[in-house]
Amino acid sequence: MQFSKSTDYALHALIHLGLSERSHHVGIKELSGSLGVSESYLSKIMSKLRQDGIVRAVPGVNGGYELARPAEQISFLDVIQVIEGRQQLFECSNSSSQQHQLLVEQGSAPDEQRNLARKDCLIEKVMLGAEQQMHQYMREHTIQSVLDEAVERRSHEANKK
Amino acid sequence: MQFSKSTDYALHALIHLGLSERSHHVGIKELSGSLGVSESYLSKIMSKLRQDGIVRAVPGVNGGYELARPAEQISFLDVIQVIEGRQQLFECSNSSSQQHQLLVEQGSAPDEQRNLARKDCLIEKVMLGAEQQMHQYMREHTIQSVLDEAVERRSHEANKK
DNA sequence: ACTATTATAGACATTAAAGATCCATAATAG
DNA sequence: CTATTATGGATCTTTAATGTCTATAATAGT
Ligand code: SF4
Ligand code: SF4
Repeated sequence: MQFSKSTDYALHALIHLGLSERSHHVGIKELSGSLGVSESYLSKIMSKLRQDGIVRAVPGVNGGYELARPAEQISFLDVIQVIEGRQQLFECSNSSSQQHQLLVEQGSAPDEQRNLARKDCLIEKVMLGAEQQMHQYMREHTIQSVLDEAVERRSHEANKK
Repeated sequence: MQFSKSTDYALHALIHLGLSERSHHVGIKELSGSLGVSESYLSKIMSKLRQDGIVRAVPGVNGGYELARPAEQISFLDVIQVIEGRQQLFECSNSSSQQHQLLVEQGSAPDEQRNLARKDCLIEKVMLGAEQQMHQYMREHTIQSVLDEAVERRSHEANKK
């Protein structure tokens, strides 16, 4: 299991946009050149980002892309979810196995609520919990926070001299 | 991005083993029947788990699988890493792009150490941090902890009556 | 030593997803 | 009106996951 290259591209592209002035449009040519990816492929990714309201796009002369909102409001989680989708990392298939009986419907309790199914599965609970941890961290880190860190590091370097 | 079905199978199989008495061997037939997966495929997965020291296997009559160590010493992270591999979730490709220059070698500092490369990348830092969060959570949850929780829940159900 | 049983490993086939390209179309600035 | 730029659909390639089959090796029980 790995993040797709598209996620890689998307993040780099957004950082590039974050460096450009607001309301200045960056064309696909510049982006693709900067990242070393084909225009064709990258434009698909940018298109996705637009559909999800991460960037704005304007066609025509001097057109291109810009961030749709301030970089501090674009979290890593936002980006990952656009590209990788929003399904859970863990989704079981065999919800009819004996295991299932054991871990979900637990010892029988058929009277009241049936059809709890997946909601109460102990395996899913762990896997989902783990995913949430990762999400939380990604929610706290934005395009801007990376940019800031870069600046900070740069001045740190300068001090050394 | 999703966990593979193999991870699903592995977890279920280990829970099955965790329920069986220690030093009692569970054959692939029983496992595959219980999970609703083909013997062929499941045996591949079990084989991997054996190679990584999660389970023990003995061939021959009355042979089969058993946990290689106590269930409380088998964490979800252990299992996931056996099946999904140990590469990082995020591994960038284009480490030659302009972006790279900016985020890693930061403003130039060519004198002393070159070749720091990926180690100091701010994007990787975020992505790796997020992954670590997930790992930590998975490290804290074991096959046994799920089994315990199941028992606990069962007694809880009983109390209700 | 023999036999039935069970796991193992390699080869192979199938399916699904990611990665990538091409082209016809639509929108926009000038 | 035109050159420019993004968009969406179709399509191809590559890669990884999934799944099956078979021959081999190891073991317990006789
Ligand atoms: S809901 Fe839980 S127990 Fe049931 S099949 Fe899915 S993972 Fe297994
Ligand atoms: S090391 Fe960082 S900046 Fe360089 S290519 Fe990888 S992700 Fe991008």
